[in-house]
Amino acid sequence: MVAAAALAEFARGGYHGTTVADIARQSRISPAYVFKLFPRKESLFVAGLQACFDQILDALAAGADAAQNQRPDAVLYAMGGAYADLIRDRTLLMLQAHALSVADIPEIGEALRAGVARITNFAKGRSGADDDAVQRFVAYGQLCHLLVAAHIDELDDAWAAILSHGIRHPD
Amino acid sequence: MVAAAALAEFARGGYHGTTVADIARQSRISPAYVFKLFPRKESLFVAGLQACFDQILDALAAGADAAQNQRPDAVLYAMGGAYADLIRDRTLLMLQAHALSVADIPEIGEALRAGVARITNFAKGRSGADDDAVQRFVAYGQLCHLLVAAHIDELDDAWAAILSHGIRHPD
DNA sequence: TACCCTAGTGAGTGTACAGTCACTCCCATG
DNA sequence: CATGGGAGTGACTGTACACTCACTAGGGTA
Repeated sequence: MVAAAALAEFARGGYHGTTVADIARQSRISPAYVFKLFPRKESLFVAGLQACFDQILDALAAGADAAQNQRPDAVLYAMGGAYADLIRDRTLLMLQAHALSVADIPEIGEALRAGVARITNFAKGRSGADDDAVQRFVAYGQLCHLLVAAHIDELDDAWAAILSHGIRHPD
Repeated sequence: MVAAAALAEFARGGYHGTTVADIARQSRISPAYVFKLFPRKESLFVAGLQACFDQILDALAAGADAAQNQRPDAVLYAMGGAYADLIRDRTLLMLQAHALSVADIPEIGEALRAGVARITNFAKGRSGADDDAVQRFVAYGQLCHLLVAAHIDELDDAWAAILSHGIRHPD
């Protein structure tokens, strides 16, 4: 599926650093046919980003299921753990980082906001936590992006330990 | 100064979306001369990023000065306010977002980690706050990046209000 | 057979960009 | 005057990329 290839390739190279030909190659079709399926490069990126948020939502739901009937904070905590596991391989996380950096392309900004909205609404609705807890949930998710994208979680320095505390990293 | 131009231009277009010619134009010198001053495009980006962190550190210091002799959390809070004011114009913030997305380019990842280290160490040392408070400080800073870069802080929806609560946005 | 439709491609076009190089201009010093 | 060197550039090269277009192969249906 082309959207999956777009997800993987854009996650590696970013929007400007990935060519349509890269995605065509991974999808085993010609660049020309990619443009038959998606009118512009942006549409391709958006398709990848939507697939990314689909996977995230699935993981959050699975995490919440595992903490059924617990108190709101516990459900949120379980979701956080599921998310931390999910982004172990950096793909979904890097795509979000790239999306943020090209959020000024209208179509992409729109898709990014829609994804964040889905996550926020789901976290709030499914856990029943109060607004502050949901905000903190998202804030620490963003911290996680910084740590993993910049490989800070692999460092041993004191400052890195402060930032990474309580956040697992792939071993 | 070329580093200032690099900061401004890379903040607008990102690493791959900005040409050396753009920066040359804004610096009022020829592209050829840019390459006399900086051997590679990456070096230019790094110079801009360092200038960015210099400005941030200055702002944090000014914020901390304004809260002299107060308790650690108050100092940290004042720094947060100073930071929120500083990134009103999106430039410094967007450059960080772009840097994160190309952190896999070794020279850039290095510079980004160095900048985050400076901020973390300064926040910790100057406020005297405990590790958890410093981690939270950085996490909410990252949330701030998401909100501003994706224009979420300008939205009126309920989910956007949850995420933006307590974070001022330019009016 | 004649027709059409879906899935797909090869070969290109025009443009834009990182990086190079030989060169000029001008000023300071002996 | 000569000469050396810092500041700066015009013109170029090779490559890479988004996007287009005319085309084919093959299967289903009348």
